[in-house]
Amino acid sequence: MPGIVIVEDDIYLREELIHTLKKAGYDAAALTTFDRAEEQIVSLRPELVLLDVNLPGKSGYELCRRLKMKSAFPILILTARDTLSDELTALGLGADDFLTKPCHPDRLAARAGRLLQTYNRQFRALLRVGALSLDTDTYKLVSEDGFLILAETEGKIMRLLMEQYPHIVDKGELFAAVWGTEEFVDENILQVNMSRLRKSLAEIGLKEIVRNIRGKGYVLEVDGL
Amino acid sequence: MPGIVIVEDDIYLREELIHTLKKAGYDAAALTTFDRAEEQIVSLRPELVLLDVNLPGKSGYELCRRLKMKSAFPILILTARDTLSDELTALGLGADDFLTKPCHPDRLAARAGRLLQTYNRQFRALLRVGALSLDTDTYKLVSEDGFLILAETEGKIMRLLMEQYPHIVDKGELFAAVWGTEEFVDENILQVNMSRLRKSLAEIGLKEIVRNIRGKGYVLEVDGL
DNA sequence: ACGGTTCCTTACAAAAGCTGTAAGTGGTTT
DNA sequence: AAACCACTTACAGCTTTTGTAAGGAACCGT
Repeated sequence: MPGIVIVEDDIYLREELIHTLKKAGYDAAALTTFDRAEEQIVSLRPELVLLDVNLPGKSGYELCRRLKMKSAFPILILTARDTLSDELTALGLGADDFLTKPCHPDRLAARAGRLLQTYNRQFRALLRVGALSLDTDTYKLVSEDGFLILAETEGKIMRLLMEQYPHIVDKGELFAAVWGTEEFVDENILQVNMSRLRKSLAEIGLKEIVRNIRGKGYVLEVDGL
Repeated sequence: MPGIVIVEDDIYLREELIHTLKKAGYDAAALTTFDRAEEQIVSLRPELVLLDVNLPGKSGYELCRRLKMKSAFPILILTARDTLSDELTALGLGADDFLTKPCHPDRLAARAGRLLQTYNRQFRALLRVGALSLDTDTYKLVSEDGFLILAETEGKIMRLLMEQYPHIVDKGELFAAVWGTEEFVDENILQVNMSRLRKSLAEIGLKEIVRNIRGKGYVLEVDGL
């Protein structure tokens, strides 16, 4: 767990940011390559991402949007341009805060500290996909128009579906994650719980978001990608 | 439910803010007097508070701090002075964002929209006292070092204790809120559940935070005020 | 179109968790 | 010392959740 993950291409600024944050008592590390940045970041399971949007190659905005899609950790945007439109774009993409560089070390530490505090208090257990969020401790599922508390088995299934989104979840994976690593001889129990999950989801208007892939497994289908 | 509650003493700016926010599709209303502002705001149960820190009389910072103590709604600070120290003070007080006036209507609407979205998605059911937070849907209690999912009865009691903090909760109130408006003939059931709640709280290191007031009721005691 | 396979749904009973009752102990007040 | 109030533990009924069983529907190849 690296705590804060920094995504910044300027080597000098990168080191300066690490230094500032470590001095403030946080555990910070930076990405050194930017291909497959999304996968790198997600696999590090950070508590906060510090993202420079002016990366070489493709836009940092797109990366921000994609990260926010499936993850709950906060993102603090770094930008060189102090313009209104930039700020609006950043907030519109789901960024939690933004700073213009160069920035005062105290300011950076204060912003980072605030985001970390909020995250660690409430979002650690939160899994997000599009407009849905699932608390993996209580299995409380919140959508745009309502919420629902799932039973444990249904919750575990929903968790897998959201974690793997937008990929298909193999039936074997489901058996492994929900019932332990047993062989999945009894297909029925999975079907029964899928049925229950779908019925639960329908209660808050989420119809047809769990699709079966014949012979393979199940996928989550959310229109807002 | 007024949605956004505005706390601003300048009448013209106040009207302008209301107009801007209503135009952006939000339901906004402003306080007209500022004595007992804290009680006024809490009783309105807003989804967002827009707070000018340069109020007549006592400081808006203190009001912000007090509101954040017991409430979950987000606070957006308005300030005339665009200085670093002000910003740091605001964030240190638990404000969720801040703006310097005069501000661009689009910018205001964007910030307000972001805070409202977050709040409505996750914080609506959240009750906070000091370092504790309770999800009133799932009765998940989060403290600095751990969490706990309370059973329904224990959760209802905890909710009352947190809502009334730092005041004593009368035994009668507890009976009314937890078991309906019955007479509280059977003191024992309350004691049993208090005992259970205390045992649960001890699991995450929260010992001796529920104190009995002989003959009256119970109070929550959190050291961090 | 037919048969086999895969998936869906409903009903039922065992298991687990939650809740109130009962009863006994310990501490406080007068 | 007696009365009162608070705390704790054990137990049994109730509710919720879970897996089993079985019948029906949809899909796919021949």
